[in-house]
Amino acid sequence: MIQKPRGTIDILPDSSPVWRYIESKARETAACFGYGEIRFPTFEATELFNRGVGDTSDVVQKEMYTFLDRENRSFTLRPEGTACVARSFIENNLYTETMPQKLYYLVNCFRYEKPQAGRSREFYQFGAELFGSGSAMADAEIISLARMIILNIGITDFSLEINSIGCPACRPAYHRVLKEYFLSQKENLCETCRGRLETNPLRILDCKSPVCSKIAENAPRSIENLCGDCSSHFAKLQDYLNAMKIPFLINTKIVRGLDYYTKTVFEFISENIGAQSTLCGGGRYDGLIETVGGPKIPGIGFAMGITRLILAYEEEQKIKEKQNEIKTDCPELYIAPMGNDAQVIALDIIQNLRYKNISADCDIMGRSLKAQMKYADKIKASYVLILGDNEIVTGAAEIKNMNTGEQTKVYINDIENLIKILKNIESD
RNA sequence: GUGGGUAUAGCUCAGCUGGUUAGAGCGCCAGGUUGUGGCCCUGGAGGCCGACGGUUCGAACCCGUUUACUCACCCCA
Repeated sequence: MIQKPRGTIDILPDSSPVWRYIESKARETAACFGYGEIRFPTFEATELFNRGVGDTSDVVQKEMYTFLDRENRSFTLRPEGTACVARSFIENNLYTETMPQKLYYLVNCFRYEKPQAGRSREFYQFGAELFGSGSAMADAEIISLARMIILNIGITDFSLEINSIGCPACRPAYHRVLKEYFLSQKENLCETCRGRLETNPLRILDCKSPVCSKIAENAPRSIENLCGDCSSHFAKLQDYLNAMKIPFLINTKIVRGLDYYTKTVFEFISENIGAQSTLCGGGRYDGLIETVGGPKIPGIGFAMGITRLILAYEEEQKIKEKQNEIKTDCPELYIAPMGNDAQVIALDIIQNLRYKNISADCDIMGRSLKAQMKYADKIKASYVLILGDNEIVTGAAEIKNMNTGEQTKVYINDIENLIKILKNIESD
């Protein structure tokens, strides 16, 4: 048997309604905030991610699906969306349009990782990007959008953590201070962290090993080593969030793994979805557009993992013992024909209903009436119309309401009346 | 890339210290008389016990290897 690749999923009709639900809530909310949808290629030049996401990031170093095409050009399946949007933003000259530019996307992404709860090799994310404003108001808006999406979905058990990791002006100095501190404790650090001393000391702050995290507790904090600009930006953001009554915590350990982040970084976290607890991650990237070959334009955005949102949503429904109100696709009418003549008439009726965009179905298995009733019940048809020889002779048939069990007579030629019954409209 | 757990019917799982025709519940299909679903009853289909190799008279069960799934680390959404 040929199996699907590791870390990918099939979404079957049973579960696709919850996907559509989550996706449509995200789309609606983004539209409400004035964001327009952008779509872009599934693969891009590898160079885009090397420069945009950053050579030193784990994503680029060991997680990309990179391949050569027939002309030996190197392409990569997108591991994230922001670099792609940045490329499209530049290539389509969106920077010549009025600012800000507000975009959202809903795409699948690919990273070569070992799958676990809340993480797969092909995953789906919803993201939003706001270009053109360096103001902390933009930060507040994008955070507010992310939060509103999560709330609109119906997830309430989550928290927002924010941090500032500085800008090219103040980060080098902070890195030096940080490195000095960790150097003094070098012998106690774990093996990987000793390596990080040289490559990226920021990462040590995020280390989960008990020893390292204890050492990290007393490490100099980025927010205490910000330049004047970054510092006031961070203060303003907090003012705006407070004004919007958006609760948050400052977590000085948030270090995003994508190299393009500057100043504000944030995460929305859920405790209900396993170890991969980040529902949404994002931050400001004032240098990104320039890095990938565009003009100097600031930006901020976030991405949220669809499967993690689904996990959090379903977990919360379970905890609160709520019946979720997501509609499944079931037919309004099922016709149970008996005999050849009835089948022909049944086909005609469902065809007419379908022309009017009313979901209708009939037996194509040649089953007995009883089996057809069972089937109609299983697919949750709202009504069943029974058609046999008697009905063809008299032109009148019984239509059964499957919820109440009630049966009424209808004329099989009177489609309009049939529709009225299906739609629960009083007929005169 | 590193570590832990698990692999028996479509699904959830039994299978006693290795002993011959491998089980249950759910699901699926068909019936319970003459044209009516949900409950109940009866019957049926469906498994080389993840794969390969070894020990043994004999392996779903013991040993080795491998693959997949899963959880965690790393990292991230």
